[in-house]
Amino acid sequence: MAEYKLLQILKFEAGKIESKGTRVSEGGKAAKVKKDQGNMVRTPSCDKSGLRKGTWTPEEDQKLRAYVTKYGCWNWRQLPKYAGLQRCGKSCRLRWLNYLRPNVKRGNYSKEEEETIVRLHASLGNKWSAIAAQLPGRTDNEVKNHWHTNLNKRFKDKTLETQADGQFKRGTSKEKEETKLNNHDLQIVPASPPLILESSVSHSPAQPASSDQFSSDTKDNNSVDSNKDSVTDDDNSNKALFEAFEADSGSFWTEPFFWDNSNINSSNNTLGSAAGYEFAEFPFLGGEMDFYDQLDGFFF
DNA sequence: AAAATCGTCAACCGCCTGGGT
DNA sequence: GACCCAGGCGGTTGACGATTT
Repeated sequence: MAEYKLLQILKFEAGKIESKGTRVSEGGKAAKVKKDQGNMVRTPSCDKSGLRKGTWTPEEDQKLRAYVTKYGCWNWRQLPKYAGLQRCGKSCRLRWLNYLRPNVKRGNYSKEEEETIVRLHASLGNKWSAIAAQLPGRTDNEVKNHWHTNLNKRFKDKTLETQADGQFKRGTSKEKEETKLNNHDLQIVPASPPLILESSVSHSPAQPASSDQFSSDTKDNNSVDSNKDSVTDDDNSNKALFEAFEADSGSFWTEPFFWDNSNINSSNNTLGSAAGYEFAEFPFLGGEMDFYDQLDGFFF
């Protein structure tokens, strides 16, 4: 339905605009977040230890973004304490990786992306992180969701050997039927390499077992997007920031303090203070200081 | 108009792995 | 080798909007 697609696009664009600070939501989640701000959260709002659960508020997003931007993710479990968040570390990590970090691509999947997902899923199975690693800007969670909500259904049906682009997400029954009949663009490409599952290969979390098996020039994973050449996201505002995050030799996600001082000083001045949050002292170091100068000696 | 059902996706949970001691 | 901890991954849940009945 054209109207529905338009609505989705508008929602997505609105979200992108908001993402400069905080992307509240897309696909009808805005209302939910608004409710959250009024103390209505998804399931229990706090666990036994007083940690918040459920949907993140814009304020929490701001705090997390500002803190990680300024200090990096030196330790996810300790991070919330210093960032002033009533969240568990896992929740922070997930929120950052799936939502807040620069270069996260949201919205509709291109035909190429869907083909990649289908092809890799045929060869790798549910190795969402490995699949996501081949899709710059996409997260494993998002790929997984997209598979379950769109691609899986489309390709499950044997009458749908070939399918069209995945832009259309919802429509009337009639439109869905039309979509079925008209979809001919996507094709399942059988896996050429033999399926090698994770269970058969020991691997480091930073190096998914599958990555060196399905692609010789892929050496990265979902959490570290070091395959810079493949980054084609046209969200330039995010890209610029993302590039600041990417070091020539290191990984932001696994080596928290790789920035050179010039990058750091500028981001330190603009991002941290602009967010307007005062963080607890960084645990390794004492209070106000030329933080990053010390890091060079500390970590390298 | 209201209720029922469906589709979407952010977030949680539990398990696994690797590194350090 | 055993234990602990942190990070990572995949499965699942559940709230909400959209659509259908």
